[in-house]
Amino acid sequence: MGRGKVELKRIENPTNRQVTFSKRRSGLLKKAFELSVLCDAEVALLVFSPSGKSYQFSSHDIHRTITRYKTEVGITKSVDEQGMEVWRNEIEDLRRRVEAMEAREKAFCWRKSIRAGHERVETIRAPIESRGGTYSFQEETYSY
Amino acid sequence: MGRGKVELKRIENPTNRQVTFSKRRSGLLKKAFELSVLCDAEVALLVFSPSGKSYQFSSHDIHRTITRYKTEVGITKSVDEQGMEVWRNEIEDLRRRVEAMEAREKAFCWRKSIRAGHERVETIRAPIESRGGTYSFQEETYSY
DNA sequence: AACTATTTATAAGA
DNA sequence: TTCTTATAAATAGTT
Repeated sequence: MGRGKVELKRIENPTNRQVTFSKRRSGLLKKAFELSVLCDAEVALLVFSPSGKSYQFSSHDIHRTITRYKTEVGITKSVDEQGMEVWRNEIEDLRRRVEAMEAREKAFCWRKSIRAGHERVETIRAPIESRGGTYSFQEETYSY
Repeated sequence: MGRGKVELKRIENPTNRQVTFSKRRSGLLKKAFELSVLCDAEVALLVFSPSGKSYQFSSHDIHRTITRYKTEVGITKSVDEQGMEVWRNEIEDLRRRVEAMEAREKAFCWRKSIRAGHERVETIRAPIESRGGTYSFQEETYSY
């Protein structure tokens, strides 16, 4: 559209390239906007110039649109998703540790706080189905 | 561009809207492509139709472009990022609690497996700086 | 940054 | 839906 037909290849002249970038960028943003309005579509557009400046349009919250894209389209894992996986693993690890501790506690806990080594150990709960017993430690005896 | 000028508002006729969406979507994708080639720009375009179908163009790896956008532009935190932060805090909290519990256990554990209630509890490790003691339960005595 | 000749996109119709 | 075509819109090269 213009006085000459353009070949689809990088414009070598830096001035022309810059001018064309400016014109076409605004045209593209305008058309993205029009599409979203006329057709009730969700559109997100990100543009970076070769010099690094960024321009964007989004009809909705851009992060939401990106998330939607990642959810519905993203097969390849993004950096974000990889990060999520690291977290997921961390959660699973914590879960395992907690479960192991709970199992230990369930099997053996007592009513009174005791001093063990240099640390105060708090009572968690009475043993389940306890049939009673005694426990002595550092001159003190505990029953359960 | 066509036989009539169009108003910039949602096309109410569903058929017309669908047809226009189809035409303008492909036009937009084409122009995004042309911009990237002619001007050596990095472009990412996400489009969702009202019916939920998604279309996209990206001149580079789309996740990279999104990440670049988030890094260079994203100042405001999205709902996602806020949610992530809540998670991170929760994980850190859990980690602290687990570590505290493990520290308590470390101060008091014993050498031999015991049977408590109906469950076998495994020995974890010998207590550090144990000064010794005895523990009796169900006719058995354990030392630590 | 404007202008304008042309190309391109597309609205409405077939 | 796809093709056609008149017209609107975008824009390449110019000033």
